[in-house]
Amino acid sequence: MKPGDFLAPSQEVACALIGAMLVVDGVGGRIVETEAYDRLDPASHSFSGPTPRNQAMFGPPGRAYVYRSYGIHWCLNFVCGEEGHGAGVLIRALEPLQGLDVMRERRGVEDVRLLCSGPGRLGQALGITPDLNGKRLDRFPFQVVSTARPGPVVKGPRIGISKAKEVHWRFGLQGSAFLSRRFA
DNA sequence: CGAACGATTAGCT
DNA sequence: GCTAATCGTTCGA
Repeated sequence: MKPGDFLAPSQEVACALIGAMLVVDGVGGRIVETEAYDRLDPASHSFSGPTPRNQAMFGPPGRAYVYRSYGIHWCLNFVCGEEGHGAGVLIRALEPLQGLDVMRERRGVEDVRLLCSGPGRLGQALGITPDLNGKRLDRFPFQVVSTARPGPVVKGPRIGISKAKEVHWRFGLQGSAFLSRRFA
């Protein structure tokens, strides 16, 4: 995908990304779960304006925003919308297709369903680190390739947030065995 | 400067 | 289902 493909509002990009291929340095698979966030969204890191942590969200679209979650996990987002709008898409789960051995080694588990089913697990399996923050998604080590969607998209409330629970900006590939959680 | 709180996960009941 | 782990970021005094 090209940077211009990320110009749309985050909820549109989040939906469009379901089924796309995401590979980081040869390791990755098919995206099966995403969540959208934007500047006017109380649950978003960008809600209170630019800070040292979230500056990548206010930069050019088509780049990575990497943040530390609960002091433990590294999570990957795609910056969306027009530059400065503070919108992004959290990549929550994917179906592992490339580099399975590397993923198993990084994760320390064998079960393919536990490799990338959740934003923290996905970050660990793909080797996401803070030096990728702000990096272009159309350059090494990233590969993001849009493909024909293998099935219908379902949506529902986002996970793990306390605000704006009524906003249904979580998207998933219906019936996928690699979702972090079932959709209601 | 102190305190509260996570866009989570793993492990135990 | 419930909770501990774990620490950087953010906000209030």
